[in-house]
Amino acid sequence: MSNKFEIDPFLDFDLLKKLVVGIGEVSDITGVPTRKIRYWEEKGIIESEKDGEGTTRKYNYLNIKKILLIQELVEEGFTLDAAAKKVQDRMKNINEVFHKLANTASNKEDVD
DNA sequence: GTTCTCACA
DNA sequence: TGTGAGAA
Repeated sequence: MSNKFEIDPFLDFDLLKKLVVGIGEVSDITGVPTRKIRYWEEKGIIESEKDGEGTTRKYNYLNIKKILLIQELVEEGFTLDAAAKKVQDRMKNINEVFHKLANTASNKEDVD
């Protein structure tokens, strides 16, 4: 594993961190129906944020990634509980890489 | 567009 | 496990 990442000028991690969409957008992006997304959250396998109004769930890149992971695992034949467990473990790596990438992208000009 | 609940397969 | 329909 290399501890150095190549930064694509087309990848905007600052935008990714700010990217927050509603359940409708998530269903369109992930291909998962809104009922299913709410159903998963109801089971507690995923979490979502609320907007300033306190209504309508908001999903960021990590949430969408999580939903995508769950969807893929379930498609493979895993049950929601098993998929959620695997995703939870994998999300740690996702968060770590994501923050590392975002930090590196912000300091990509800081080269010796 | 979103939320919730009840009910069904 | 996932969806349909009704109501706000």
